[in-house]
Amino acid sequence: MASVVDLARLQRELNQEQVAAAAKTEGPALILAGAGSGKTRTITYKIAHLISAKNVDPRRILAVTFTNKAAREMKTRIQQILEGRVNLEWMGTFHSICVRILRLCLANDRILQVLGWKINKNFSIYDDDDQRKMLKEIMKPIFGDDLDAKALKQARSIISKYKNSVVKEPLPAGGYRIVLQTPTVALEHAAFPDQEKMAGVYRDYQAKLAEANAMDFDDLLLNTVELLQKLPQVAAQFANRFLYVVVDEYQDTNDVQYELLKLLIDRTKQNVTVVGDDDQSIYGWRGANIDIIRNFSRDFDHVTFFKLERNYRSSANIVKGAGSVIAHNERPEEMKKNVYSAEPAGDPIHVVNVLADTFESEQIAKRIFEAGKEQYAKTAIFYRTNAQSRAIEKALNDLRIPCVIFGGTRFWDRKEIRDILAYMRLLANPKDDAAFLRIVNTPPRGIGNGTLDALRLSAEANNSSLWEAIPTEIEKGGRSAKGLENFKNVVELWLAMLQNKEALPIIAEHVIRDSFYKEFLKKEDESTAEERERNLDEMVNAFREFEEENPDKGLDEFLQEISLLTDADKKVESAETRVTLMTIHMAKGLEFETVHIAGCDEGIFPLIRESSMTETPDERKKQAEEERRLFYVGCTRAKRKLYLYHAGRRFWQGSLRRFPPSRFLEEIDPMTVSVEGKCDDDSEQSFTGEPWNQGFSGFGGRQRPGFGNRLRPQYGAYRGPSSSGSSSISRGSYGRNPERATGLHKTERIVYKNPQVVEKVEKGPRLVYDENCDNPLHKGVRVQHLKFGRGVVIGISGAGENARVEVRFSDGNVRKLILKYAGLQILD
DNA sequence: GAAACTCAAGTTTTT
DNA sequence: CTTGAGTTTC
Repeated sequence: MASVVDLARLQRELNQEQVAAAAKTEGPALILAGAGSGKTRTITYKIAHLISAKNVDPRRILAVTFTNKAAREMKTRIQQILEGRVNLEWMGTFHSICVRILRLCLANDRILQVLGWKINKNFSIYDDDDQRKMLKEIMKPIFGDDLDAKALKQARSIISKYKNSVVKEPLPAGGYRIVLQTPTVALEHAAFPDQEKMAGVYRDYQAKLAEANAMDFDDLLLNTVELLQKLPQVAAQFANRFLYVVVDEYQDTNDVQYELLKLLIDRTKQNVTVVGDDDQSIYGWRGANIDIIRNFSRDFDHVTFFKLERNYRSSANIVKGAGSVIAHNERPEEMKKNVYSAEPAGDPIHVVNVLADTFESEQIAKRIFEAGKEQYAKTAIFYRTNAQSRAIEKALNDLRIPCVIFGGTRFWDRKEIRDILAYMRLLANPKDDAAFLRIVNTPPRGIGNGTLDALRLSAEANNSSLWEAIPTEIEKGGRSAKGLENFKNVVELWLAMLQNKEALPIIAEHVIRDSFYKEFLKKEDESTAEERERNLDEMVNAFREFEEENPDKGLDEFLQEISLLTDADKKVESAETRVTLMTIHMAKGLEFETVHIAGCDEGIFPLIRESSMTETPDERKKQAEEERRLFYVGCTRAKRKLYLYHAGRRFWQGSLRRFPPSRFLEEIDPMTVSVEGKCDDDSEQSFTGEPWNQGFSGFGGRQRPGFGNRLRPQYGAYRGPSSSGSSSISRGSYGRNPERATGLHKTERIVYKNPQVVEKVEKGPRLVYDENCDNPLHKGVRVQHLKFGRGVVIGISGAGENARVEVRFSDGNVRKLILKYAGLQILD
């Protein structure tokens, strides 16, 4: 390797505290890293140091990150440091690591036998949507008419709570043991009839998942822990394999993840490094337990404690101001950090008070506009809830400021994509009832509710899945027998293709064609059909890329992998000059020159929900502290300029309401703040009397809407039709102003896009595939591939659309490509 | 019995 | 705008 990452190099490239943390390899270590203190830098160097100076096999390092994106970034950075390829196969999110462990274990018959699970390695991963539908079916008979959206939501959150936390059971011999909340445990612990009812729903839900050979997100962790607990020798094998364990964002670990770590960390070596900042723990609502990081030094022997306190990101005022807010949280003494900046004080933190939300958006847009185009890409606007983005987007549009809104519909969440994926899911796992229900009559093929009810009954009676119930239903004859028969035949055709190991993109294409899905799209809505078809093409393309990159992986693995991709994983760097809009949760880990935080109103940020009335004071306090941490996270994203907005009145949940300023604004050290504007005057006069809120009435000469003519919030008013590729350009209804819709200020609504799908294959001359012609390739021909570069053909198999070529590329890898999709160019 | 239609309701944060 | 429930039409 070109350059060894020895102590000398660490000392050259890191500060003193960072060097100490990175060079400490053996034994448990806690790196408490303040915001902007070079946390990622420290752990990437630490891992690079292990690999390069200590000769640790990278495959024996377990590195857990919070998002796939973080994992990817870390891998890239480590490769840069080491100037070479590194196979960090165990670097990923908790969820992806669990999928990996589960797949490895469930492929083993002996393990399956011991476990006695119904689930095999082809399991489907149910997302929120599938989960909701399952729960609905379960709850319908139990709740009857009481089953509404609220009850459903409540059930989901209770079940998630069961799955994300553990309970302590006292042992007869004294002490206690920690148990996962399986349905059995939940039922045992249920103290009230209501709890018993929910625990019953939980039990039925789990049974149904098992029946469908499916897991939800939480199950991925829960089942892994259960598996490892039941099979200590398997757990020991893993713990043995992982010489070093690194956990990023440790403050966001939940109980179950913590149990998992305990199983995967070798008890005698205890080579575990956790990195985090309890002041940035913002996922409590998802089960993250802040006490886990706070108790770390009690969980392991002789923990070394490192604090990274120098902030390299922001100017001093921002660091100081943010620090003064977070100081209001109660924290254990040993956790307290003195985060400081060696930079000049810089701009004060700007607190901007306005009378109403419309002015808030205008002010934000105006300030961004005045800062100039060059700053757009370095500027972000954060808000507490996604609903707030719309007004801001509109104001930006008015000033022709281009923006990117994170948090739209993910690529994989689009209806057409999910439909075809449901077909594919059914192929990978015929027990997947959720997938079955989704597509059995999409496009419509004469299988309606009556038939489905009959199918359900029959499936119930035979303890089978819906798909398996089809033959008996056909035998009964009846009106829909024909429709069912057709459906069965076509699915079996695809299943046969899968069995024959046909290429995934080819199967996907057949599914789309044979189901007449594109025709269905046209029939449904002519105007969006083309775009949605392109989305489908994009998906086929993703299948192709997956197969090329992972020639030995199957459909089930592809489906499992894409289930774990999320919004946060999409690439953030925008080559164009666009302002970034996102929730503060999404902003974690990012930084911007200028940050505007909208809605610093008491009730919105901190967010106070209606349901919080029923909570205990202790719970409320915890929530308030988490909101404060969220505020801290938001503020510390800013490098040079930070604007905080408060509006005295705003439309919120359908009506105009008054809001006092956020408590956080009052908590900021006044020495670091400059305040502008007013928010608490409701006389009409001051409404237009202040120069600062005159806003941009002169801009375009448009009348500023007053409260009187503001309508209900218009949901989806700016959600344009979906487009293909990585983004969709919003060109939704802009009211009566058609010129706006075609203006220069298109909003890019970023949707998730597999980063591997960035290039279009159509570029450049392409080896035309023709069913009627013979394959122009033969062994020894030199070819060029867009991604893999140059290579030599070493084998050809199949014909027509199934023709495949085997190519040895210059990177040494041999890949089997499908000729139809490979886009190869002949060089000779 | 199924498809096409109408109408009301829905948004905290996400692996 | 999207989704789901309910109603009408064939």
